[in-house]
Amino acid sequence: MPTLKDVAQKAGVSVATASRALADHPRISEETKARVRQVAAELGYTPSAIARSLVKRETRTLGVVTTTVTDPYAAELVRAVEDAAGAAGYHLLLVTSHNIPRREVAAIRTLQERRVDAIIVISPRGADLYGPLLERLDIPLVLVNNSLPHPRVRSVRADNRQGARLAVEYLLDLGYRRIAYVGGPGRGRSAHERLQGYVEALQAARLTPDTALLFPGSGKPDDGRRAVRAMFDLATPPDAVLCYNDLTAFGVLAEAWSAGIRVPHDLAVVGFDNIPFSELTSPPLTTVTQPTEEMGHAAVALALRLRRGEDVRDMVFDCTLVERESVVHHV
Amino acid sequence: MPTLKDVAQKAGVSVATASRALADHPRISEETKARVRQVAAELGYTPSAIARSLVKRETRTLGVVTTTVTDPYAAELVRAVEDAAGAAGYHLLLVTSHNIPRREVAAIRTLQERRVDAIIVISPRGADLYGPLLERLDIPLVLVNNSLPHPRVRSVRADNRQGARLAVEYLLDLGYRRIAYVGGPGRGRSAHERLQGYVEALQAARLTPDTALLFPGSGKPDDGRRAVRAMFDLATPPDAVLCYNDLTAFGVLAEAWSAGIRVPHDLAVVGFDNIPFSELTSPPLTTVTQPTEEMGHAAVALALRLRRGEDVRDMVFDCTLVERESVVHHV
DNA sequence: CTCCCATGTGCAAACGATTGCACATCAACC
DNA sequence: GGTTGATGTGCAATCGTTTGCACATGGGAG
Repeated sequence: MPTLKDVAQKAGVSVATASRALADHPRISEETKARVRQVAAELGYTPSAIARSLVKRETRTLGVVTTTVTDPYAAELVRAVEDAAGAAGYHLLLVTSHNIPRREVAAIRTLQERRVDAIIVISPRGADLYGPLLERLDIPLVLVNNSLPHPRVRSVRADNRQGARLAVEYLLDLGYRRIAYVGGPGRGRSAHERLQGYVEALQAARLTPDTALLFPGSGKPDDGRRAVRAMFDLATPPDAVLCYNDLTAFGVLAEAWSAGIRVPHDLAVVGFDNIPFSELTSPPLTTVTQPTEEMGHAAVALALRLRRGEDVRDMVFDCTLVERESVVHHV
Repeated sequence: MPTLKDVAQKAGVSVATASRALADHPRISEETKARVRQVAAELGYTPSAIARSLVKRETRTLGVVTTTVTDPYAAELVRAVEDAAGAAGYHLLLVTSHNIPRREVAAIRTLQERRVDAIIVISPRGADLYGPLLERLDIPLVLVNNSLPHPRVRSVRADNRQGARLAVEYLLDLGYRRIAYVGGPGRGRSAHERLQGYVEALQAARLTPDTALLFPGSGKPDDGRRAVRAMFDLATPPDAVLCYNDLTAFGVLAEAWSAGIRVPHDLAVVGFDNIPFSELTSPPLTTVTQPTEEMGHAAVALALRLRRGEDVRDMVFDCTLVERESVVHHV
């Protein structure tokens, strides 16, 4: 593979000049620039980003650690991050943690070795293990959907509590009274907050949350399936259910379908995240939307600013509700 | 950030010795190793993968270019690739092309600059533009779902024709006779092959394909929606439809649901790819499965072997059919 | 005719590792 | 007592760039 040295030699200039010529340095004559470029093209010269990174002390790479790209919500965030990063001339080094805290920490360590310019962690699960890591971390870290008090760590998140409250208030407004909730992964911060929002909304309406209507989950479709079976074993089943996320809601929909439970007539279903498929279910899913696009962009912006040494603050985004047909509109 | 030099100094040895100590070189005494490791830990030393790459001339990084991680099929492949790469000690530099041939080529060029050890392109759309690129490419290239005759290029793909034939034969066996087809993106190789399989299967059954039952598409849900509307404007609508992919099938399902067309009673639907959601639709989708897991692993294996200079051959994987409830089983 | 400044170019030192080779030490052997 | 071999360590080159500084040239101003 030809190096800058080869180009310089063939063009009859020094490496320094060749380097500057290709970088369009103002102090290099146009003739020289043209000649160097010409030779570079002839030789099929491809500059080595590795060597450049070494001297410039920047890789123009963002490290992204995510649970798995197979999760549509995470995928959506990764896409938004990639977009914003690309627009700023950065590329992505992607590592997946499979939701294992230990691997999450290992991922950050690896990214640090690779000298990425900043690290973005999507839906961190192992944030409580970051302690020893942070002492020696001189790379800016941005957490999406979690936060951590540390000078070099910033976060971007959706207001989960507000989102859940929004959904429950909506159901209450429509006249639903027995509203169940299928929860998310215990460790996750978002699971906690959504549950909190659910409880708050009920209490605000002077209803006491019924623990029999709280179903455990981990954010997977099967949780929804199990919950439906359990619900309809109850003496008085719920008339509506809020799900930790859309995936869970899909499970609810699937199980309801095979059990002959009609949605929304027998059971109204509300999801969370508004992933692309939620408008394709039968019936289309009413769900809480997070502004993933903006969150991804914000994460990159924070990361880049942090790296430039600018002082930035955490960001919180509001959720909105998208009404579709898994809830009866008219009371 | 501390360098090896700092470690060496503090441990009272040369950089060379420090390097070897950390690499567990046999000719370094145990005491020295212990001391160096100790100092490295105290200093919070993190080796620079950049510097190492420069001298070792390998980055232990695989470049992956994909259309978008938002597409569940692509995501599944990326996951499989990440898995296999991780197991071999490699990381992923991910670039998305958004299905734009020009960006695909640009992506490869970037990855080349970054000196990744091999490049894997998932569902290439711009392979016909690779010509000038390949002349100067000294990085092994593996194409997933496409192929290209070139000494340094190998491919991994599913047998799309066989898959489509399988689906159509299945429907024919069950007694379906008017089988429609909603196509995929024109440029894509897989779209062509699946259509071919569809036609072949019909001809093998002595049926002449009816062009009125061929609907155009691009692999998106909306194509399915449009196709359903068009189908039921026909004098005699089809009794079954094979879709280019599951996404398209979801569109079919969604539109059928809102138009009051019952699946599978009024219309049997078969998808392609078996993405995770296809078992969650109402009814669950009968679809053709590609062995994405193995394909991803194979892609990495080929890439790594190619890089080692070994001689390897293209790989083709058979598709299988997974029967669910979007088709009536009994005749 | 100097002096100065603008304009181009080159030298050489980084950046942070790895590694071939040489060298020093010491015990064992003939 | 010299030779040999094993054992540990260091020197210095190398990977492929970028960039501060010095230097050469030439034209215009004083």
